[in-house]
Amino acid sequence: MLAIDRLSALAQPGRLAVFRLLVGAGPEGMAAGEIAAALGLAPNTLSAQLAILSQAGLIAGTREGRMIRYAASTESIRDLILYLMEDCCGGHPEVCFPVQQAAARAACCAPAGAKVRKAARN
Amino acid sequence: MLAIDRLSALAQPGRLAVFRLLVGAGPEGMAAGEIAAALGLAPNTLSAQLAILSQAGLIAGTREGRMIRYAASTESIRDLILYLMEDCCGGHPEVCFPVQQAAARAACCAPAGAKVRKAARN
DNA sequence: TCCATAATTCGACATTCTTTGAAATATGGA
DNA sequence: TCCATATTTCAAAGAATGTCGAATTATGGA
Repeated sequence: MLAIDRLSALAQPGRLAVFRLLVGAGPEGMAAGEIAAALGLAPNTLSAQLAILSQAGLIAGTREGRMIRYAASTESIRDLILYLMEDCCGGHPEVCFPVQQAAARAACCAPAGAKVRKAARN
Repeated sequence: MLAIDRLSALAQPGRLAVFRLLVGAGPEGMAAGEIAAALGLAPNTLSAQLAILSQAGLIAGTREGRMIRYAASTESIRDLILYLMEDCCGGHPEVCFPVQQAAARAACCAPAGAKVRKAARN
């Protein structure tokens, strides 16, 4: 099951750290070596974890010269969140309402470059 | 880490099924025996899984006579979703926007009994 | 008190996961 | 071609996880 694969891929400290690092790195992503250096992981250990995250669809890697650059898939995490909300929490306003508010907050929906000037009309 | 505990608690088919069943059962929850019967699990196997879900704070059990009734914690799943959105996806509108929309949809925020007549003002 | 029901705890076993060292593959440059 | 860099693959060891039978605790009723 896809949800199980994604949940278990994230349910490990090292992989969760990798994923969060990549989300923070944005669409450009990071090379495997950079990730390893940033998190203090052995290259082969990291490689195994990158493979698991990739297979779960949470990240994707593309070769660039002699390095492979990995980037987080925003679609996959969005789908996972939607799964948790719809399939697991359908019909429970006390779950959805705070989530909706958080999603609407600037902290979440207005990245550094975005225009937040007037409470973002669109 | 709490997020890791919750993710790994849900990252197992049996436990995910238990959790979804309990979410569907609502605040009244279900007795351990009912859950075992509904999912076809051995009572001792289920007990181990209930313990893991409980320790992660995803469910809570209260004794009623000779049975123990378990109910899902809507707060815990809400917090997990918020964690995935804020800590993992901060500043990515393409993640938050669809989530916000889903949260706003009646399918999610208007349970059977709720009044959906006029787009629920409060 | 004695028994039946509901659920948990314990111990063992098989399976899966994680990490690590060593070797292999892929790429770019001299 | 030869070498250095970047990353992966392989095989093995150790840790963690999931399941099952048997025994145990807790509760209510005869």
